[in-house]
Amino acid sequence: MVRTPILNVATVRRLKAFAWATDRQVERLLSHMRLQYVEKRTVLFNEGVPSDSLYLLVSGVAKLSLRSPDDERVLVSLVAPGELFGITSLMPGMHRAFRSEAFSDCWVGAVRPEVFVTTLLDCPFAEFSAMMEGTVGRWFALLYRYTRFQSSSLRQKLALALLELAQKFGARDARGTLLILKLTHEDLANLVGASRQKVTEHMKELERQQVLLRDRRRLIVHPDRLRETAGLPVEGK
Amino acid sequence: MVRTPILNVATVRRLKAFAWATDRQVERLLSHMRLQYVEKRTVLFNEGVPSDSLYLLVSGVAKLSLRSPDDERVLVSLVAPGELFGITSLMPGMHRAFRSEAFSDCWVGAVRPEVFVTTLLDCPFAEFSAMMEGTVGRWFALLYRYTRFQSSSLRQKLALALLELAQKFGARDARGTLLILKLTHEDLANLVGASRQKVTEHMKELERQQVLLRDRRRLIVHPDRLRETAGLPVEGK
DNA sequence: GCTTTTTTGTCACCTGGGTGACACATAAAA
DNA sequence: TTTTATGTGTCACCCAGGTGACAAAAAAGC
Repeated sequence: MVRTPILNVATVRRLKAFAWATDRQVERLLSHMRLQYVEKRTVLFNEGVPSDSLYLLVSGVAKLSLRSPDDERVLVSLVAPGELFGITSLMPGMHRAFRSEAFSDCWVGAVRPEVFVTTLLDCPFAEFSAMMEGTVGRWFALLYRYTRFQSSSLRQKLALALLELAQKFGARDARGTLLILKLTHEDLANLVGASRQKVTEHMKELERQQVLLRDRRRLIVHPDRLRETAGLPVEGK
Repeated sequence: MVRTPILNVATVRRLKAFAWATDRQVERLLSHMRLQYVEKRTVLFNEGVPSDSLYLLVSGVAKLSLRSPDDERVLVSLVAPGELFGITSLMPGMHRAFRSEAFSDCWVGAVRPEVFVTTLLDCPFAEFSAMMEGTVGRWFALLYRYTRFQSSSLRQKLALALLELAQKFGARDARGTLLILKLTHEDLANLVGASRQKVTEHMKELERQQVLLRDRRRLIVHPDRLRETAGLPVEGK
């Protein structure tokens, strides 16, 4: 039999959560929080699903993980009591980037992100989340790429890096997406953490496979094929 | 001779920056923005310095990089026109995590983060930044670890991961910092993206070097020595 | 144009870490 | 206690990617 923990202001203070908020705010927030018990190994949310709740870990340990191209689980992070997680819900229309599951038996509190923001900050949720997207969205994209890197071969890393570049610096072109910057193989090597020589080899190979082509010192890439070589799900039905 | 670009609402819209803000807000923000020309290879800010400005890249390409343990430069990301960067300034008392320098000749606009927040969101900066720290601070810590991973050996990655765990799950102990979770070598392997066997080998070696010790299935680590093996600057004068 | 510098392409060789296999230790279950 | 499952320690072997070296090709200067 599991004893339900008491979740009041004192508990929150002890957990060192919301340290910046006043007692009144915390109280209001708690009144909107659903406390739930999550048994070890239970999945709280999966990557890819819409993110509509924000969670506070009250006790136990939660984990965030990611499925790699070769179907292994990458452990991204372990969540400690007092931490907020499921933060993608603070950005508009965002889907979960990681799977979250209980690493040990846990108690978690869930709130709707709108309630969280309006209670603790008194500013409209829509504005706040647009702001988040415009500012920390880039960090998030980086984190996403780097977590993917973890379990990728050099070829896949290159594809991931080129995809990111295509999004940022790409211009539509008859032959694909033209990258409007002059990048040396050394730059790419620094970006993916590899040696210049191997990058040269793989770039040649990618050219051979028609994943990309070169016009002088400009690259023209084919995003779909890049997604494929990166081991990402290819968009388009 | 370089022509100074005109920075008005229309330009900002074309750059697709601050898409969520009203014209009035953008105008006010621009009136507080200092536009500056940054020549290729010039450093805008260095890692470790206090972060007191937020930047908008108006034209050119900027880069964010990091110095690795073995003194190489890891290219973390390239910044495209219209992007905000130097976002650590939105969190209280935070220092720059990356170095930023001009990848090509650039025009950048700088604002004080307080002005940015109060103009676009009308909520006190102190509250906003505390909120950021409490929510996306964890992403940032993750990004930091993963960028470090890029150029690290397995031993160093393990040390980095254990440091993070010590911060989150560590309890002061006579012999060091006790991690209050039961972690298998397999868990650690998933965390650093390595095979279980090699993790076992390196953990044994770290034990031999007195960087950590084990009591049953609990770990007791020595943070300073971990920092050292991770190739991080060791705190303390 | 010519010269110098920067990039690219391709070697041969070395090494860190992955893989599979199996014995041993420890913990959980019965 | 005995049994069963789950971790740990240690091999031998293989491979992706690092390193150094050098020639050919492009750019950049002049």
